[in-house]
This record gives sequence, structure tokens and C-alpha cells, in this order.
Amino acid sequence: METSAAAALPKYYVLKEQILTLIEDAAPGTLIPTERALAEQYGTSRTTVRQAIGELVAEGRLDRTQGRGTYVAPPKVTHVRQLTSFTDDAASQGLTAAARIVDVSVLPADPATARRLAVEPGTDIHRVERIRLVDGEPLAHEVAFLAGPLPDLARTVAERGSLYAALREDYGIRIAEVEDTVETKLAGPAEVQLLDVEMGAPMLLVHRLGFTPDGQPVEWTESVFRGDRFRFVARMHV
Amino acid sequence: METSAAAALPKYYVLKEQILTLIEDAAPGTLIPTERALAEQYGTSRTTVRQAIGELVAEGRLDRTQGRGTYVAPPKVTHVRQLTSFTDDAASQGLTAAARIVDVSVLPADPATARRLAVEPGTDIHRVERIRLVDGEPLAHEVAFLAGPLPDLARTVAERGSLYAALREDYGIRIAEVEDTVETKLAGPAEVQLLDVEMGAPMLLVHRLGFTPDGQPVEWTESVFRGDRFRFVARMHV
DNA sequence: CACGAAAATTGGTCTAGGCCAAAATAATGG
DNA sequence: CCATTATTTTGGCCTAGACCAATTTTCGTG
Repeated sequence: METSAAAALPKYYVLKEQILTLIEDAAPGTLIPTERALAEQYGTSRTTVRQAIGELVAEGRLDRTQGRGTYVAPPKVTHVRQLTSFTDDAASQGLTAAARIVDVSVLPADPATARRLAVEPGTDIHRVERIRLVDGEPLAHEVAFLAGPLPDLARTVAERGSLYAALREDYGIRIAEVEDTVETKLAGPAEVQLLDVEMGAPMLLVHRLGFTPDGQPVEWTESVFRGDRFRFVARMHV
Repeated sequence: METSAAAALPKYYVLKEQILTLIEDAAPGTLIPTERALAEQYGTSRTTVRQAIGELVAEGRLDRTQGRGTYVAPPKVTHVRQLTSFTDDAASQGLTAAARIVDVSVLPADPATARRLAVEPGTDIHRVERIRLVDGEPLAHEVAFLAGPLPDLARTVAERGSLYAALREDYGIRIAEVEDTVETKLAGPAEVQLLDVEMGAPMLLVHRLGFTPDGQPVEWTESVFRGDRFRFVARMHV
């Protein structure tokens, strides 16, 4: 019997999210309550508090020092690399690569996505959610947001098997330039369910903004790759 | 008072390395002893066993399933991307980037490194160990191995401030092509000491093999970036 | 007031064990 | 012999507390 339809999240994970709301507006360096205080405040054990804080530290949201305390971490530094030609070429490695389409839908753009795609907030945009598989194993979860009229996108993507191929062949949209960011992230409930990893497993979080030849942003994609099964290889001319 | 000069490693970390030697020659899918059995066998608590196993799972060395057991994981899958022009350009982002030289030395090549650099095992090669800093914070640990005669390398690298610049300006060696691999790793004692991170923190492990224009491998570098403070950004033309 | 020693604070590690849930295994009944 | 059910095994989560080590704070003394 269930008390509600919500999944039973571990206590440490709920606490982690509560601490996250506690610190989201705090300045770097701000001390949070001690582990013993949090344990008492939330009616839990110190072990559980440490598991929650440990993941936030691993994600770079908190720092801690023995004897001093735990405090809000400074934001991430960005390192820039130049690269070319992102090809959807997993198959060229002798691996059976595939993408399973989870959802293709149209929805109004939220402010952040609208800004990235340079459209008015609330404008209808397309959402394509896929699971990337290699040799049958789920290795990445991708959610792409696309601007512009793309009639019958669900069908064309399913037929082409590739989002980029559908854009190019069916809509005449060519992604000429992309900007990727790669960082680490820990697996949450979504990744646990979709990618068959453990809570807290290290993942590679990749954001991609794709532009047409005339500089118009048309694609905003957030991908989460399994850090334990995946290795990016890059060949490049200097 | 100390019983030996060795650092006092956490018990879970010692256990982790022991489990690692246990499984290094085992076929994927091989079951390891249960947590309760390992706890008794190594005279420790199940909590400590779980911390050790948890990190091995996070690193992709073990898989585990509730009710079934814990077993050796299959090797990592490799995903290939095409990119160009790796530039040592951290400074171009308005950040004060620097590299602190830890060690420059000459030593005989071990078999693995010799193979990568296409030299005979035992050939003298150069080793350049550096800490990369951004805004004074240590963000990466790099160890580069270089083949070929590079007289007075320690001085030239120190003067140029850049390994690539020294190779190009002082020895006429141009790195024309590189192959990078990027994967996740958890911080061990070395990273804790050198990069000021916690044990078990997620890191980005980058291997680079650099080639001259005629295809000769001359550089083999292993870099560990802080996953909590770092974000790679890649701009590329498709 | 300044300095050094002592105490309190805080995170780091570890123990011993309990209860739950998923999977595998054994027992049972048709 | 097969299918169903109960039991056992195994990992998942959690508690309550102990001791240690680094740091900060307090306090005593010159």
C-alpha cells in the first residue's frame, strides 16, 4: 500500500535537496549549520547528513574543512577548448549505436530556454527526449529543445533515426556551429531510472547550443552521459 | 609517534585497493564475496566495506544489484568525437592561468609508456610534472612524458612557461595532431594532496597522445582535472 | 596587551547492528 | 513436471554513538 504516488526517495536525497534550497541564494563562503545541528534539526542521524553533504561537496556546491565547518563553494571555473566537427558517429567505431525516442512534443519555452534559443518566452518550441544506447546499454539521456516550425517532427526523427539528419534532410536546417560544455554531475533519480546507474554515480553533463550558418541558435541540448561506462575520445589537428 | 613513514590511509581506501587486486584479472560478471563476508574477512564493519565498494562502483570497476550480489563490471565503452586545435589558451578567458612545475626529470621508459611513444622500453624519456592553476587555485595535475633528445628541458620549460612553446621554440618540435580521451575518475590520495580535493571526489581524467606532423608520437600526458571546479567549453564548426 | 596553552568546536573515520526491498533459491501443490 | 509460494540471501538505507584530528576559541600568564 502506498501513501501517495510519489516514489520513495532516500532520506539523504531529500535532505540534500533541502540543503540545496538553503544555499542557493547564499554568497560563497557562507557557513551552513554543523552536521550535528542539521541532524537534530531534520530529525536524522549524522551519517545521513554526511551522505547528503558529501554529494553536494562532490558536485562543487559546498566546501568543508575539518575544524572549521561547511560552507558555500565558489562557482565553477570554465576552461575553453577549440574543436570542430561534432559528428554523430558512434557507429563508426564498430559499435551498435542507437537512440530510443522517449518523447517528442511541442511546448511553450520557459524563460531560460527562450533566452538560449533567442525566442520570446512562451513561444512554442519542440522537445525531443532520447536515450542513447551503445550495444543495447543505455549510455546517455538527451533532451533537445528546438526553435522554429518543424511539422511532423516526431515522425521524421523516428524515420531518419537521427535528429541532425531530420533537421538537414526534412527541414533544410543545418547546424553549422555548436558550443559544448562538459562538466561532472552526480546521478539523481532521473538518471537512476533511465540509465540504470546508482544514486550519486559520477556522470558527464554536456550542454550544447547549436547554430545555423547565419548564427541563429536553433538547438539547445542537455545530455547526461554515464561516467562509469563512457570515455570521450577526441582526435584533432593543432 | 609513527609506526612507519607511510601516510595513514583510511581503512576503506586500503580495502578498496585490496579488492582492486582481487578483481584485476577476473572476467566481467565474476561475483565478489558479499559485503558481510568481506567485512568479516577483513575484520571491519559492513559500512566500511560499502564505502570501498561504492567507490569501485562509481569508477565503473564493479556493478552491484540488490539481491544478486556485486560483480566485476565490463570495460568502458569509447565514444569518439572529432575536434581541432587544442590551444593552451586558458588565459584568453580573462583568467589568470598558470602552471607550477613540480618535477622535470629523465628516466627510462616503462613498457606502457614506451609503447605509446614508439620507443624501446628502457629508453631515456623526459617527465614533466606540473600543477595547473587558475586564479591561484590548483585545478589540474599533469604528467607529460616526452620522447627524443631535449637538452636542458627543465630550464627551457621554466623560461617559456609553456611546454608546447618550449618544444616549438627551443627544439623545433611541433605537435600537429593529438588524441585526447576524457573519462571520470575519483580522487585518490595524490589528488587530495596536490589539488586540495576530498577523497572520492569526481575528477576528469584526460589522456593525450601528441604527434608531430609526420605522425611520430612524441608526447604522452595524463591530466586529472577537478570535476567540481572545472567545465570544458568547446566551440566548433560542423 | 600579546602570547601560548588549554578547551571547545567541527568535520573524518569507524563500529555494530537494525529494518527494508529485490533477487535468487527452496519448498509446496496441482 | 511445472507453476506458485515461502524462505533465504544480498544489497540499500538508516541509527546512535565512539574516537580522532584539524581548527577555532577561550583563558591564563607574563
